[in-house]
Amino acid sequence: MTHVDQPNQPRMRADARRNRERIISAARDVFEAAGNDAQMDDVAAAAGVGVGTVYRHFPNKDALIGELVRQKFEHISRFLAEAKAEGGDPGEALLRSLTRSAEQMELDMATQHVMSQPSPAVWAVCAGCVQEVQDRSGELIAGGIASGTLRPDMQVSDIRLIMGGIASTMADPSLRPSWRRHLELALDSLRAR
Amino acid sequence: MTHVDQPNQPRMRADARRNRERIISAARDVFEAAGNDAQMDDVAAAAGVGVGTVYRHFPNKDALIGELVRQKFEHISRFLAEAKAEGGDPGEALLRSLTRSAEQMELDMATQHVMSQPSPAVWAVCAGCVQEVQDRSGELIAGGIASGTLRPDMQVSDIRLIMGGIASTMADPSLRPSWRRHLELALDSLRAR
DNA sequence: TGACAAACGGAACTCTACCTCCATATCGTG
DNA sequence: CACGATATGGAGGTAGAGTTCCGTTTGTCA
Repeated sequence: MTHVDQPNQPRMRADARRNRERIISAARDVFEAAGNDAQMDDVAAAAGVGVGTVYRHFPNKDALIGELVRQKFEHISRFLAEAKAEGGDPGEALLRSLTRSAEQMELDMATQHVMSQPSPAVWAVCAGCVQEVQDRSGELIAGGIASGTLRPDMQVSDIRLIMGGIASTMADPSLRPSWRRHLELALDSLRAR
Repeated sequence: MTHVDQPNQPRMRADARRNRERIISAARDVFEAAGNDAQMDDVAAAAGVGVGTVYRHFPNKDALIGELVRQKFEHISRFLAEAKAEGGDPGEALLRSLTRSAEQMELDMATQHVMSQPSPAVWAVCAGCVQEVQDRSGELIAGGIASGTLRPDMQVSDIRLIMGGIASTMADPSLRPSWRRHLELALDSLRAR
């Protein structure tokens, strides 16, 4: 019943694949502008397809939102991997990747809006990616504590608190311009004293 | 047209005043349980009144939410005043009042849910209280910087960032138990190094 | 190119939640 | 106590948003 283009699964028709991408891209635009209560009809219109087509690719609104969130976690996971590959102190690498994740958030506000009130159905779509992010950051944290860059009591779960906070700042139009300041404060709180 | 019990305004009937309090109290319960999409009918039921009565006291949903938010800012403002009155270092007083505000948030999660997606109409109800909070905290910040307790570049606007972050942690059921940890991190980021 | 399956479009259905309306009940005062 | 003003209750109007359905179009493969 899933419409995702998986290996060892009948390949989607060319137009279907094209439309799927258009819908995801349109969803980003529309959710960015209207937040969580953007409408499926608007997504369809922005993608230049009918509503029926949107529902052919995503069984319901949560599934569409879930796909956006999933791609976001893929990004974060990649930033962690890149920062680590660049070498240097693991703690600094972690803080660098958090900065990049925040910069990515700014470009993809759609997902932030959507994540500020996530439904269980949304999380279900991307449990795997979340786990990967946690594993990768755990490794960097351990290294950063050992080298004295990060506060000795730092935990993996701190990241979610911090980044959730940044997200909430970005989600509020009046606070959004201050997000770098918020990040500065947050990163300072993770550094060893 | 307002139904608030103001001085120099015809006094509300006794039953009306009683119901108004019941409605506000019920709204807190219902919004706490169901978040932003709690329904007016549920509020009415919880208050033991008809929907019509709710609408007699608050012209629409935003007005009801606005009243909750307004009362929340009154609390915060009082915490600031109390912390200051207790004396000691102004910076410590500020951090103490932030802790109390967070503790108050936990008791009144309704407002947090509601503030995570505030509509302009809601903010309009309580512009005055916000200003008062800003003035009072500005004073404590200046003192705390002077005494070397707070980071030298701290600004009034930092508080909104920090507390918004804590609120977003509390609003997410899976993160909520960690709110004290988040507060600890946040307060550390405000202290001078 | 012809035929079949896959994909599409969008009108219409349905469900939900805010809000209105007005007949009835209650309060407060002379 | 009686009477006018105020307040109440809750059924139903209304509007908006998610989803379905099916006749039509388009891609793919032999």
